[in-house]
Amino acid sequence: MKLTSKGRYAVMALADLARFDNINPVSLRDISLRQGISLDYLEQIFSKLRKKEIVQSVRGTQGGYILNKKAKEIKLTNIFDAVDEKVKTVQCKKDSKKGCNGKSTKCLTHNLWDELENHINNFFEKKSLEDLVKENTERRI
Amino acid sequence: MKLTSKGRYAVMALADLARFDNINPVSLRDISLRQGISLDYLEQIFSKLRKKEIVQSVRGTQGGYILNKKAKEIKLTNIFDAVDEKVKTVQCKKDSKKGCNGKSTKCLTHNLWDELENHINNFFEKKSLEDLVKENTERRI
DNA sequence: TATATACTTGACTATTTTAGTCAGGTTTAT
DNA sequence: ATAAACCTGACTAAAATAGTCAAGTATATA
Ligand code: FES
Ligand code: FES
Repeated sequence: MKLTSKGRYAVMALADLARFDNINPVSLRDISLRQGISLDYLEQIFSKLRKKEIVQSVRGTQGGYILNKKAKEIKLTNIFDAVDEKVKTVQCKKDSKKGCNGKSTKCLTHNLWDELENHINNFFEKKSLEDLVKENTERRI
Repeated sequence: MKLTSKGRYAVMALADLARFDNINPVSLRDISLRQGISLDYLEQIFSKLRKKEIVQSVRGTQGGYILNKKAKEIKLTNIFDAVDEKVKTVQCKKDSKKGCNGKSTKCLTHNLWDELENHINNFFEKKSLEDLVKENTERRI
């Protein structure tokens, strides 16, 4: 089970964004340099974040992105959802009544994986961008 | 983040094994048929489980595998560890002082991913094969 | 108004990982 | 003897990931 770069980068970039006030836009170029993430890749990621209204774009010179909500209201769930980083533990289709490998019933472990998925998603629902920024500024003091 | 088939299959197969007493070996062929998992793939998986002493093999006709410990003592952690299904949330080398993307310090989100990794591993450390079997027999009643 | 900065989009590609397959063994109960 | 079942290593197809690349459009500012 591993976290993909896309998900990690999305959160890294937003954490970077969240450190600034929500007035002056931050350019992807700056984030790219500070966080060491490819600019082109960041653009893909922010395109998705914008469509899900997590960030707002400001075009033109001095443009960039700003958060579209308060950092407190942006949970990891929202971020991961926006960039299609999803937790997937079962093999079967979730809503179907069939099990994995085309079986007619759910397998012995199906319930376990469901529990696991919930366990992980709980974490993502609790954590907000604000938590992340706070933790970091505190550590710096 | 997704669970790989190897990990899922390992647990499925052991759950199947655990339903029987620990005296008569269960052949991989049977598990393969019951669980719909390729026999050749199962053999790879059980080779690793045997090396980590989670199962014992009985060769020859009527042979197969039996659990090497009590179901209660086999945690998901042990199983995943045996088949190299590991939780990996950070990009940087864990012990190194360098951050991800070769940076000289840990990134803004490093701590968060560490927490996440612990959160997930906690789940694996708590759950045993016994829990899994119990849950299933109970549901059948 | 010219220009540079920075967002926007879609297609393309290399790399890595996963999920197996395949071919050849060895052991042992019957 | 023979068939069932374990054992091993090498190989491979497919999928997912992690990008790159190219060709735009919008706008602040000099
Ligand atoms: S994971 Fe849902 S049936 Fe096996
Ligand atoms: S994940 Fe460890 S430094 Fe970024």
